[in-house]
Parts: sequence; C-alpha cells; structure tokens
Amino acid sequence: MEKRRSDCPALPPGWKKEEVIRKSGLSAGKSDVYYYSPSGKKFRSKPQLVRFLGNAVDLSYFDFRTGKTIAGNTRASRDSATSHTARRASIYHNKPLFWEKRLKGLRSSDVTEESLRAMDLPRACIGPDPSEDCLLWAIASALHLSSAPISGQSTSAEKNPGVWINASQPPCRSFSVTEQHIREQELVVDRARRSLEEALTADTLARIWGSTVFLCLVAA
DNA sequence: GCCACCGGTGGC
DNA sequence: GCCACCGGTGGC
Repeated sequence: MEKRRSDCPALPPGWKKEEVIRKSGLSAGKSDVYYYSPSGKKFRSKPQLVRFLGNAVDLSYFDFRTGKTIAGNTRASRDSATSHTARRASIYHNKPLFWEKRLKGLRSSDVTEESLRAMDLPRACIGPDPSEDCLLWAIASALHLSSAPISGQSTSAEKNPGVWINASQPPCRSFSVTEQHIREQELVVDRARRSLEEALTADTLARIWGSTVFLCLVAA
C-alpha cells in the first residue's frame, strides 16, 4: 500500500500531497490523490482546494493529480531559467498581492539621490489601497506574471470590488494605451538611458583619473 | 461521529 | 471510454 506524503512545490510551504492506490473492488489499482494543508486538513478535489485557498493561490494551471503547475502557461515560467527562479516566480505568481506589498514604498532615484517623479498612472483606483505606489507595483507585477494585455478592471469591479475584482489586472478603472502614450514613454526611456550613460562615463573617467594620480605619486 | 475507502456519474 | 469529483458506508 503506497501511502507516502510528499511536499508539493506548486503549493505554499507545508502542504503535502498523498497518492493512495485502491486495493480492492472494481477500481482496484487506480489511485486517489489527496492534499493536506499545513494544519492537517484533507482535500479530495481541486474545487475543494480552490474554495479553501481563495485568492491566496492561483490554481488555474495547477494539475491536481500530478501536483504540478502546467508548464509554459505563465510569462514567469517561460522566463525563468533555473528551478530556483522558477520557484520564486511561482510564489510571486501565487501571491501577487504580497509582492505588491513587498515592493510598496520602494522608489527609484537618480545620481543626485533625488527621488524621481512617479509615473503618470491611470486615475480612479479600485480596491482597499487607492495609493499610486500600490497601483504602480500592481501594474509591474501584472506585466511580469501574465502575457495577457493589461487593461484594468471591468466596470463590475467598480460597482462591487469585493466580488468582481480581477486579481490578474491592476486595481484601476479600465484604460487603453495609445500610440501617443507609447511615443511619450519611449522619450522618457531614452532620456533615462542618456542620463545613465553620462553617469557611467563620468564614473569611469573619475576612476582612470584617480588611478593615474596614484601611479604618478608612486612613481615620484 | 469520523473517516478511509470504493462506487457512481456527469462532463468531456 | 475515461476520470475528476463527490456521495455513501463499513469499520472503528
């Protein structure tokens, strides 16, 4: 009788998978798969898991029988070269809201250590945290985790976010990206690249200059 | 009353 | 025809 519980990397830490072979009856030889939560609760089907885990874990691509996430269906899994990265991406895929929380408060800055201006974001945030920071990181994680277009929430979510909010879309009113937006953003990226290039050049020159002075002093 | 285990069936 | 899902029940 095969009755070994094993870890299940596709689920949060502490979850175990068990496969039980039927010993008798018409279905002898077939097997049943069960999952156990960290607290020991037993689950007999995927719908049951989904009901329990709710929005905490995205089980759309989770195969109940094998215990694995079906490969190639998320941008995260396609982009991840190593198993470590894949696991980390998988955790974030399962918990986009936690990721947004972790990144919240971080901000880019330039060489003068002055905080850069935040991006222009879609108006009318939907959900519990209407801040621009939260929305920015929600958009960033949506871009990373999905190959689908990022378009914001449906009008239903606006009426009742508690029921209709779509976790794979950022929490803002539906928006569209125009050619004008793309051109403006290209200019921003171009300016940022040139600033970086100048900063690196200045740094390299300073290092060469410093080394030269040092060598001259040693020689003298 | 609980639960491990197998049967039944609806959806594909 | 297969199988995921869940109902039912026998054994404790």
